Amino acid sequence: MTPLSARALPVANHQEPLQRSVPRADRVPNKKIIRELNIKVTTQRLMILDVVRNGPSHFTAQDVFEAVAARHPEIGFATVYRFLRTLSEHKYVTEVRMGGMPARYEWAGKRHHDHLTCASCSKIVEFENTEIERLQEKVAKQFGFSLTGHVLELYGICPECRAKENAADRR
Amino acid sequence: MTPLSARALPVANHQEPLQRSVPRADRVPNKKIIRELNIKVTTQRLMILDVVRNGPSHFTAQDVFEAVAARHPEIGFATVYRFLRTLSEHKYVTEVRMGGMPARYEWAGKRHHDHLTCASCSKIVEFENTEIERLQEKVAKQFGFSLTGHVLELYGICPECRAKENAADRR
DNA sequence: AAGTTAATTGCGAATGACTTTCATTATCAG
DNA sequence: CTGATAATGAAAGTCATTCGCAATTAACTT
Repeated sequence: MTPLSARALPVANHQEPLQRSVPRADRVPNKKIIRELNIKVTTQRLMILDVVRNGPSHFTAQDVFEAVAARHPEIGFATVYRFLRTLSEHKYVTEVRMGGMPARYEWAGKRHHDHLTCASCSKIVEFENTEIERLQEKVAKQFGFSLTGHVLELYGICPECRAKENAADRR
Repeated sequence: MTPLSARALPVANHQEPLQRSVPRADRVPNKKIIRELNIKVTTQRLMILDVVRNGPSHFTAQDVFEAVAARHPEIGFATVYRFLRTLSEHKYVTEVRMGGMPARYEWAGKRHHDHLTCASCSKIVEFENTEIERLQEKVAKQFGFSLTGHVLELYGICPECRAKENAADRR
């Protein structure tokens, strides 16, 4: 269906540009990252990490499995899920689940951001709004909570889809 | 595990009180609501709707199933899921899915709000912040999207759990 | 009130996304 | 290099939710 819409990810460029000046984290070799987790460096982990870091963002476990399987057909689902979970637990990747759909992940070596998703074509736009972040902290504090995280996903219809809908209606 | 923490739902009472002055929608008989959906009024739908409207908020399909089954043991899961989906599609209930956990629903006859969840004990606090809502609209507009919905879930540690943690650490 | 019929139900099987189990294999500390 | 131990892959297991379908029932129609 949705052909990994994340591939053509529009770059958020308003308000507070998401320009990332070659995050240093992306210089660190895969091997080192795995070692830091105090787990064994295996071929499959290296391959998975390569896909995770250098492939398209907002990928599913299935995406990773397929990408790795292309070069290393013996890979198993379990291995992908297990390692993604480890990476997620250690904040190397961010896991986002919405609707009943499979979880999507993204390498966390990038600046924090939230998502604006087109409900029609599933295109994802990343954005950051420090004002919203600030207000979230404020709300948590009001209730005596210490904020540990949040999920903010906006849904809407992108300009392109709106245009298409209008065209269809006119017909 | 989490014993339906939603039952003892703390009432949001800061900033913009969530006081709901007997929403008129809650006067409407179940039968009428079902009729408005242009579907048949069946015993099971009436019972489900009763639980949904008068039971605790933030319930799961399982919760509804059990509540209905207590008086009407022949009820089937499919019936509950089917009707909850219908209600959700028609905005009578709001469906929230997070983590890998079962979906939670709530009667939408109340004022819009978001959630602040304790990552430790799963307690849920409802809050509303019009400033955040306004900023969301602004972000969508920036990217040319027309906003149709959003999910904002804050996670943190509630005062009680923080106290417990501190006590445990000191031990 | 009885008949008609299309919507609805409940059951069990099916699905889909993970997760677990476990026998086999590979890593790496010494 | 080698053994102790962690990691892998294949398959079976979970779990929430959905589907298929025969039996039932609500809501006309007469």
